[in-house]
Amino acid sequence: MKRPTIADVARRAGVSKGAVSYALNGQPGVSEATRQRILAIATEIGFSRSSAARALSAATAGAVGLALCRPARTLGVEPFFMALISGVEAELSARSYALTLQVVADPDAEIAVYRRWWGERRVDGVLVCDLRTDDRRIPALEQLHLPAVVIGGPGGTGELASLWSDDAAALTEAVEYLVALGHRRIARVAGLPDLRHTEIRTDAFAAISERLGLVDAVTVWSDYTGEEGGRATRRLLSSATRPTAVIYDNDVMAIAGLSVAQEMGLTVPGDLSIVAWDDSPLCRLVHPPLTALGRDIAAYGAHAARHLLAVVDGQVPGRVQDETPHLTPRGSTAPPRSR
Amino acid sequence: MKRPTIADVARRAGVSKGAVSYALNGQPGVSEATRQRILAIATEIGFSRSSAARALSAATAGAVGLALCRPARTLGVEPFFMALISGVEAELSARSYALTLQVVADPDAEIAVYRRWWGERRVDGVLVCDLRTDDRRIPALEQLHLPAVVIGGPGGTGELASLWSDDAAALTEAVEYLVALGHRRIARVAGLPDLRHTEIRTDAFAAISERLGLVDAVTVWSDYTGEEGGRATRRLLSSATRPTAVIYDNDVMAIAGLSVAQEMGLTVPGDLSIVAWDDSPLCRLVHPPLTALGRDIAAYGAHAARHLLAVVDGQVPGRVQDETPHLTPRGSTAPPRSR
DNA sequence: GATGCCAACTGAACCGGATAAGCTGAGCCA
DNA sequence: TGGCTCAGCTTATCCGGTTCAGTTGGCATC
Repeated sequence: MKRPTIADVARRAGVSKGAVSYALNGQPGVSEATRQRILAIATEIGFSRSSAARALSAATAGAVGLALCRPARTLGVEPFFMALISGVEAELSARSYALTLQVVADPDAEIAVYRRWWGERRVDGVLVCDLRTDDRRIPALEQLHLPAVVIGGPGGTGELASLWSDDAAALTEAVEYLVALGHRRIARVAGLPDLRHTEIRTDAFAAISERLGLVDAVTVWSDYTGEEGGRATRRLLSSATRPTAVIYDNDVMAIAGLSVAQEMGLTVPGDLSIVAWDDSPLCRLVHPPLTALGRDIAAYGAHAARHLLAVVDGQVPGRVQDETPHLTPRGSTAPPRSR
Repeated sequence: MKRPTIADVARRAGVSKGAVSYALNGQPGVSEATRQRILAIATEIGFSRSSAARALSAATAGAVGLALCRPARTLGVEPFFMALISGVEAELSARSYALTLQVVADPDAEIAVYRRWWGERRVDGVLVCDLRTDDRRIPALEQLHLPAVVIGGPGGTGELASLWSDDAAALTEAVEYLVALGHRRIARVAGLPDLRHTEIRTDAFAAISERLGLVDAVTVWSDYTGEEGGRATRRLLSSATRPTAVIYDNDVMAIAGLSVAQEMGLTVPGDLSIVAWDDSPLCRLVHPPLTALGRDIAAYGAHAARHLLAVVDGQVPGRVQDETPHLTPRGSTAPPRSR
């Protein structure tokens, strides 16, 4: 079961290896008739170019890397990453790039992976998720000169190319919507505090609360897990100044929050309105379906992949803005019941 | 920013490329003192071997492939794949293998991907998910002689190595548990009917129902999405012989079913008991938390990866059985309320 | 009919490792 | 002292592509 090489194609076609290479790459140097003949033979004997040999001489790996750094228990549950990956994938496979995935324990391990990937020439570039405040990965990547696109920001991405969405605007929209419904006591259950986008949302929440004079606006910290989200909700709903609306930083915590509210005998949206971040099918799964701040995550991933391939091609890196998440009102939000 | 090659290490160490190669690979041919010196220099200048060059001469890619073939809308939501991937990943990275991922539209596209991967020598082997009845991928893989481990079965895996779990036993356990609680009218909301494990569960459900004389046992078909799962539940609960317990083929459909039941004014578990397949954090997110048939999916993935690497190493492929899913009773199951 | 030119190809070097085969000098023994 | 062995290295070749510098032949041009 010997896999055919370019030499086999050349022999069958009665030409040199070089000619076959030109034909396959659409380069000038062979006549159209010869090109067609070579392509036909290549197809016939089931030839594909060895990615290794190609990588070796063309100095390109034909792959991009994605390292996921979240504790395994949150990784699985959130639909976010799977959606992102399928978007990235769609764009990459259309351009015949492979996606190399690695799950890492912490940012240092992630940096080590980048260093190894780059040293091994295993990837042509990487996508960086979960931007943190003062992210050690940024200077490390800059130092390596490894082409990269940071998914996150704005801010904190150094000289690297990045793709960001305006979470601040989205959060502001959600708060304004709740206030328009009549809510004054709005709480927020935030994700991991050292993530950059958590910080951005926190700042935006503080700003809009102050602007609208929401004195009871409060942010509590969580970690994206349903468990912690539920706990945070229980704490909020037990306080003296119980909020009438809660905004959650992801869908999983929002669903956990919904359960806790129902368990405590509160009706949603009568006693409590809920807004989830990261609209996903999960939000439509529960009853009432959750009002959510969402966007097309697969498209976001595809956009990031496209941007990365441009950077890999040596184009000027830039900070590109993606679609701003928008609010989809569903059954979990309503005017607060007057008490 | 030239990345160092083996020649750079050789020059610095004052030896030949060959000596460096022997030293790096732990092969005899250099003295221990020289080996240490070479390794120190390699570390110092941040050298790692080009995976491409290695692949080219060693005829090994150092990567395994995983093609995911599910409509994008179900892929993202189920925690199953993310958990599987992180398990696979953990095992692979411990052995310095990379994971190459591709999302495909249908089995034929998947076969094409396998063919390309193998032709390009991009992977040393593949993991095959979602085994179907009369799966076209099996003969295709056999014909390619591409090392593979099928995650699924038993049965229908041809001569390929496989890893399976005893879903029939697990389903039987769940039904027996419900019957022990006093249920007689048990329904099942199944996943995609052409998946092999759906078939296995359906057969097992029919067998145990007959053995226990459950005349109203019924299976309805769905597609793993919350939407369809909800629809199926609505249909079941509206029928004249309304079931008192429903077993769902995945967690997402079970959660959707729970919402539908609550929306229809039924209490869970009072009026309806619910059992989910694929225990995941989602099951503990909702209220009441769902009784579930689960197993350690990450461990399953790790096991599959280990098995695949053995196959890649030329060991005799085999059919290996993984842990049988076990029932974790939670709040969603109880004796049926007598009516 | 010599000249030039260009399209269409060939041959060989090269990418960065792995590895088989060859070489060298030290140590040992008769 | 010559011959043998063997550890410890070097040298050369190979893997399968890409690419650059030639080479060839056909045709237009003067």
